[in-house]
Amino acid sequence: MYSLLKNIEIFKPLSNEALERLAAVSKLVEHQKGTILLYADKIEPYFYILESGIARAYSDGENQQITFWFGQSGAVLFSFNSYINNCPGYENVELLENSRLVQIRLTDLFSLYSQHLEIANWGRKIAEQELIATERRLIDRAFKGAAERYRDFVNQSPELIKRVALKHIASYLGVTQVTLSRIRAAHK
Amino acid sequence: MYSLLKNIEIFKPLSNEALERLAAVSKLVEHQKGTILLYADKIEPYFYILESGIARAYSDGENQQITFWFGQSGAVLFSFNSYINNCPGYENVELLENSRLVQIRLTDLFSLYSQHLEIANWGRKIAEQELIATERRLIDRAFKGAAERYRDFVNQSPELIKRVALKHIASYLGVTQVTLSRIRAAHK
DNA sequence: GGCAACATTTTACAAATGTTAAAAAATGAT
DNA sequence: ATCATTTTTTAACATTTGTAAAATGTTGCC
Repeated sequence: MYSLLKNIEIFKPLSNEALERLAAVSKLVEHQKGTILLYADKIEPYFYILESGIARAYSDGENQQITFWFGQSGAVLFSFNSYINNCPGYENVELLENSRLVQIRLTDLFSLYSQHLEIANWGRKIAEQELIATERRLIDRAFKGAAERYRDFVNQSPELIKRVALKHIASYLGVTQVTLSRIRAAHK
Repeated sequence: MYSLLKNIEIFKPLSNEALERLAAVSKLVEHQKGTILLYADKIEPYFYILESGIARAYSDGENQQITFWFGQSGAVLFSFNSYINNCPGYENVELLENSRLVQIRLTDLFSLYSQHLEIANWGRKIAEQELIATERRLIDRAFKGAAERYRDFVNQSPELIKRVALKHIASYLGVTQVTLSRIRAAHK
């Protein structure tokens, strides 16, 4: 387990000692494409790091699903409300490809946070990086039109464009699939 | 200083000992309405907690300012990119009223993070709470129309509606001021 | 291959929001 | 109180995006 974690980007800042502590509570799991890994309205007990594969987080609306997050290899993957507030959340997480994930029980992770200074700061940085990425998206929505957001997405996530259904990308970008289709047609 | 911090919500989870460590590097400052407390494109060396007053964070666009955050008494206030990445950021923070703030030098705060387990976890929770609030807003943009977002804002932040210019609230809600005006007219 | 299921694009029309400009209202300074 | 400045509202029109439904394209399975 230790040698697996060592090769995942997010664990690289950690000392060997901290990494061993995390490895001791980590487990490698595999799931198939289509698996719902986390359910909205449930308190989810696990924290995951995506080792290979692609995932999306989405919420169910009245007559639509909104995808608001994609994760690729190296991404951390958890139910925000379970992790942060120990409450059921609003997001489902679905694997879009067969995936391998590092699984850590939240209670184990929290226990390490409360014992281990370096791991606590590592957890702080995880939240901070997610925060800055989310804020960035909120601001982009204000300053950029849908066409520019699409172009940015293509440039920044070329893998996702190839491997993820456009209907998911449309809602991620904050437009309907029809609008995304129009944007793509205009760009040919 | 210690006795001031004790009465601010965000410090309440902390032990007396941790609070003293923070108090030792905290300073109370006052600034007038209109002060730009943090500038985009500068690495800002301070972290603030708003003791009294109101602040907004905004970015400058081509022919508009977009407000994307409001803080009231008890809010933490820092330049995301300075705090998280030690880089210049994209947000200006302006005080909308005369305000009193607790000021902590980032280097002091980071030093405490790297020494003090409880404070490191306190800092983790600050980032996590900001994260969940930001994600919530992104999702609300997808599921709720502008009129509903306005109604929610009125309910959740009655103080801000009274004390903040509508042009700032309009961009916070993701609409133009004209649209906000129409929404308000329809609600009479 | 051919069918079924699902994804994407296209079309026509409707609704929401943006833009610009001007009028009205509110605010602040003297 | 009055004037200048700023904020908010209103109006007319343009644009963008959404909705619904049909057409086309793609994928996987028997």
